Amino acid sequence: MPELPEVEVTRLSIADRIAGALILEVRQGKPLRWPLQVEPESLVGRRLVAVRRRGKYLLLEMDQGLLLMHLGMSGSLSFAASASEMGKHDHFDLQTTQGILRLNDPRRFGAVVYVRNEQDPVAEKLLGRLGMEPLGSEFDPLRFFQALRARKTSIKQILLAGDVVVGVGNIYACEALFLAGIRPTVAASRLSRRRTDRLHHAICEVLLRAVAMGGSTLRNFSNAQGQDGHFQQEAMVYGRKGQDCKVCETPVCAIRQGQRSTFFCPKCQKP
DNA sequence: CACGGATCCTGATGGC
DNA sequence: TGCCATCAGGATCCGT
Repeated sequence: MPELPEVEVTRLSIADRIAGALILEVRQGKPLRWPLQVEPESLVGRRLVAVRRRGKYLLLEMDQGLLLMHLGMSGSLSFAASASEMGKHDHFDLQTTQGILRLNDPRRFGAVVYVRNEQDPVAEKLLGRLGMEPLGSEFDPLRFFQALRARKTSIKQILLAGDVVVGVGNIYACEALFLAGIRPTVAASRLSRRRTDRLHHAICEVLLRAVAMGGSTLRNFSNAQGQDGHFQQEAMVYGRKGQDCKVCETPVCAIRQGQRSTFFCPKCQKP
């Protein structure tokens, strides 16, 4: 469920309760994608300070050290009712003075990793190759154009790779390319400055709008308060194979790129 | 070194 | 109802 907007919505929904919470106990379920890198008990007694976001990672700042959390494909974070048992797909619990912060992740592609700081080699390995923050000031049209100019892979796969710009997953890549009128299969290096400008704008637009709408609901994304997002109803092409394009009424096409589904309108999106 | 493909894991869905 | 194949919002690793 989580692309940048869902992660950001999650961050916003836990930020208040995180601040100042004292860790009382740490419980783990089944193994996640990467090991925690520290004995869970050693986190007891630390205080959570704030939660930031880098790409699709949440960075839980403690008075000492940092927890990097990733929601993978199916993860969600929420505050659980006190004294509630861990369920089948609950794999990480942080019991605090402000409640139980709980990671639920059926597919277990997510992770919780402890690092001392962002210069820690493990943090460097996970965060070091990440590209520009699409909602940050470093993501400007010229740098975007220059980064794409060097890449011969299809623009859709470049967006997903996250080393040029982070946070754009499969849904928003499809949607942004639709808004920009760009065929997902076009080689990134072949896009004109004018077209990369349009794409830059589309990415900002689609991500900001999704955050404002509370994220996507594909199966059922909900934030830590249990409120659903509504973006999915707004999708122009994602998940709409064979249905009429909302702009020109041409049937939406679906193809595979790098084992991921890509949806596009063959008329609105030019090669 | 840039790319495509396989891979991790579980659940939902659709065809027969 | 069961069984099987396919698909799912991510990202790394490995071989070419």
